[in-house]
Amino acid sequence: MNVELRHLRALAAIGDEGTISAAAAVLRISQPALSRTLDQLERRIGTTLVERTTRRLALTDAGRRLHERAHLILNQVDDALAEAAAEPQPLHVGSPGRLSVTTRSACCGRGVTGIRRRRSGCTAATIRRPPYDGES
Amino acid sequence: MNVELRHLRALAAIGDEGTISAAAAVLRISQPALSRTLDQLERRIGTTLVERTTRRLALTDAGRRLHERAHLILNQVDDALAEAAAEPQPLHVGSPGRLSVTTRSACCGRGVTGIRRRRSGCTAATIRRPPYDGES
DNA sequence: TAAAAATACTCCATAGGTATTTTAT
DNA sequence: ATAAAATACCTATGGAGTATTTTTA
Repeated sequence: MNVELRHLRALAAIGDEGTISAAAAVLRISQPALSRTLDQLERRIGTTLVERTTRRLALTDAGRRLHERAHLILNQVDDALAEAAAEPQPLHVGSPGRLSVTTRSACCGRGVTGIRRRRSGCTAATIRRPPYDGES
Repeated sequence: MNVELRHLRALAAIGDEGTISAAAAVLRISQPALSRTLDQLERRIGTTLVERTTRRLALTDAGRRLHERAHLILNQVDDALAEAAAEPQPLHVGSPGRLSVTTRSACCGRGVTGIRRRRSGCTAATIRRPPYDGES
């Protein structure tokens, strides 16, 4: 089966939060759901990413590597979507060639430039479309 | 809802192939399925990515931007997964500090620059199971 | 016209939920 | 004893399919 951003978001949150339960809360899904998503990911790539006993949880080497990469990727997805969502016809005010920065784009307040980390803001690629109604 | 790699894979393939039908074939899903995935993506980020009439299909500006980014991201996902899956304890042969390069990383040989056509390469992060026979 | 996209359904795989049990501190 | 992960089971969303209908070069 396929790895999805869902899986990367899971690992990112787990690595950040230190427990599956906490990560689940951040992701706003249940603990069992996240637990399953994690070992789905491990199953799919064929590697243990998280060494866990009920009391202690630690990323393996592979887990640490992927955790870091996952963050990078999720941020890039956020950026890419934000950039794509930036005003369709930019009007080209200001110096041409300069990426006319949109007021703000998509989630998390900040624009597209600031890529730095922030704890438990939106966990990347969450993109709430603005008003944009019609659609269940 | 959330954007997933599924959506990026869709846009990547469509941009590559030039028609939804062809892209669907590459992704081994039906044309309607891909058509839906595309406008799901557009709906979710709130931007038109592909200008389409039944006879001509062209990426919009936003579409072109995202298409390029999508390829980058998909390749990175492939790399990340490959790296994670690489032998757990790398033994550190060779110069330390050097990112022990895995045999090769993912698909498509060339980088992201060439957006031009290449029929049916692997469309990144697709992880096709090898033998791959029975299936309509 | 014909080739491609869009609709209209139907279905089932699976992501996610709740309840409970197991396990290490 | 208790907090956290795992397991079991269930539900429903939505991803994907087939069939059909637009649409435009």
